[in-house]
Amino acid sequence: MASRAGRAPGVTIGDVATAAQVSRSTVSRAFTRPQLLSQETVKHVRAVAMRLGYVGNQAARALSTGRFGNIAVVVPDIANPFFPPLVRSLQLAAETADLAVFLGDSDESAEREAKLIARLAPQVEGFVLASPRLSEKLIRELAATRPTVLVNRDLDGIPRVLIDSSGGMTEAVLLLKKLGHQRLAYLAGPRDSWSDQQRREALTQTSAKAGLTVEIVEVGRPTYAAGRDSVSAVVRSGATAAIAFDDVVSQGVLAGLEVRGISVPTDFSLVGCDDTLAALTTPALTSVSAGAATAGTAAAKLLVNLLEAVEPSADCVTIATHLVTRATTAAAPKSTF
Amino acid sequence: MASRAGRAPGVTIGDVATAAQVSRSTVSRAFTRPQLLSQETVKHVRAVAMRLGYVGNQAARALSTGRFGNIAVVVPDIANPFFPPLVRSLQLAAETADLAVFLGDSDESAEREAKLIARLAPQVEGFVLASPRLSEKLIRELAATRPTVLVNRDLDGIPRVLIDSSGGMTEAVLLLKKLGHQRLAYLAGPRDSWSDQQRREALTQTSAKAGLTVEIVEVGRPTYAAGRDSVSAVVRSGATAAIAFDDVVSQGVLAGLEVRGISVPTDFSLVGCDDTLAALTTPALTSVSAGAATAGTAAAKLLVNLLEAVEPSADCVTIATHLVTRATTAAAPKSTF
DNA sequence: CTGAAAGCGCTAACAT
DNA sequence: ATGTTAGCGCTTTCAG
Repeated sequence: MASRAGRAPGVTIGDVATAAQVSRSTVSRAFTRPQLLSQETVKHVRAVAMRLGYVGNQAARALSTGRFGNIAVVVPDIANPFFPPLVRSLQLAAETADLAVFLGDSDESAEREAKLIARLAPQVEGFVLASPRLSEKLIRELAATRPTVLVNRDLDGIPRVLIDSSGGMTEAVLLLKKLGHQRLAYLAGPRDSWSDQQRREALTQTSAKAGLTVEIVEVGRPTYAAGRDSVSAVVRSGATAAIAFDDVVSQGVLAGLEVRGISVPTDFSLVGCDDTLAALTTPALTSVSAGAATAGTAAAKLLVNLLEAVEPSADCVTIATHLVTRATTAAAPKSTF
Repeated sequence: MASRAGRAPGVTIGDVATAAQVSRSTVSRAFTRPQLLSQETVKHVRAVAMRLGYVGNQAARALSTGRFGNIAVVVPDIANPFFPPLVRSLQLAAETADLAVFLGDSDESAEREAKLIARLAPQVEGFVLASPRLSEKLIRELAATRPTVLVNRDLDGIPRVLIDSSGGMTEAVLLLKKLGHQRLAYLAGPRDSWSDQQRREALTQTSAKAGLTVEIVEVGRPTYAAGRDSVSAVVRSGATAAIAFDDVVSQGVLAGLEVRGISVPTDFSLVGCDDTLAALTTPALTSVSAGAATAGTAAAKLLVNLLEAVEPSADCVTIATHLVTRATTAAAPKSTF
């Protein structure tokens, strides 16, 4: 009741109303719909509110309006360098729309993702799910309840931003072919990752068309260590060039190759994806660009539209990729090792 | 009123009460204070709630109790690789205490940091400020209002977790001396960064004691480009080894050195800080470990204590660092270039 | 052990 | 243009 412990200290709308000699509704309106009030009243109320240090109580507002002013972004692993720029630009864009953002890290687990979403759902207006590991069914259920935008997951009818790696992938394969490589390895990412499926497909199709052989090496969770440890399989395959699911794996491969005395790009060509680490590294990695930041902004815009607009806006934004050629690709060695 | 638009759909406590044939208070108690109820009732109510998919409405709870179940972590730049592991472990730990976490990215600006905090304050129970750029005054004001934990900022009386780089720094200097270097360069970070001040001090003191000269090169915002562009100054200084404010800068330096044909570690030794990229890179960087993840967990614990405990707990947690020697340090070249 | 009822701070119909 | 009033969904005293 009135005297409950733990209540955050704060000036209420009632205090302001009393001090300003107006009703509480007037104070409320002075902030939410000033058009309904006379200029004077608005100015007066606001001045008093300011003097008292009044800050609206979000919880109460939310309870009354059903709008929270919060959104949530959930990612499988914020420590994966692909996501920070995404989250960053998303939060910046959200700020413009005066939305605060919750961050959820699902630790690559569909189950934990579901829990996070359930926990967050009652206090957010919408979700951005980046590379969700959740089942299609669950995602659709969520999207039916709350405005939801997907990143790198292609579910028809649900607003989504897709980074289309096929452009960059195709360029990569073509470049490798031109350099004289004939046998490629692909260090594949997690099975339930849409990005991986897409990359796999673009890669195999282009290779087939170009008459190249491609060996698929499963690395599982895309980590540095996994990449490094996959090198033996790559070498065994007889490939002279490799494309990795992402730059982290690519770095691992670089390390594994070096240990074996195989030098890049002299003996072996290497291409990464996402361009997250690629430019920050010596030697600089050839990589397929990804524009995670662009995706973040796009996702935020999509969600804001979803929240504000009556009309559903564009429901799928595609971001193209291209190959960024740097130090790790060169002509195929004359012979295999 | 009842039929307001935009209200989020959801099962309320009333629905559960009706379905379970008990009062709303009972449902409430079944979740918040089950000791007060009979085992059976609790089980029954919970089962019904689960079946209906009931999730407590945080806003309403908050309104009633003054507790939000949310905390906020604000960082200067989530894209800086130091922070993701910190945020990640923090969010994991928060989850254990059933706290949801807001993420704020201040973009290295004290002003934006203040705005974020003001925006978030009315709906969080506490803050974790990681490497805050805010003035001491403002931080103290905040800490007086809301439980606040600092990371890498040393303000007496405010709970904080400090990563003490001096250990690793000292080791680095000593190693470089042992390798025969006599003139070091320090690529310094942002002035208002506590970490930088601390590193600067440890470095200059140890160097003085060890009889080494150290040239300080200001790089400003710690980025790859800034590091690369600082190389000319480093070379001019006549140093044969450099310690960089962090690994990102260190990578930049590596690139700049390479461009000039100076090879690491043959001609030049290089040490980074934070060990964020260092292990993921070829060549692997010697770096001062930082344990951002540990810091995140510690900060979360500190904050949870602050929220729950009556007694203030330990108010400062220090995390030690050490040098991780990898490929980029070696004996000093015979002569300067 | 359980129910009834008041009220958290705010907004939005409905008056005036 | 402003005041009155009825809740939003939940917790918690107070009765029983």
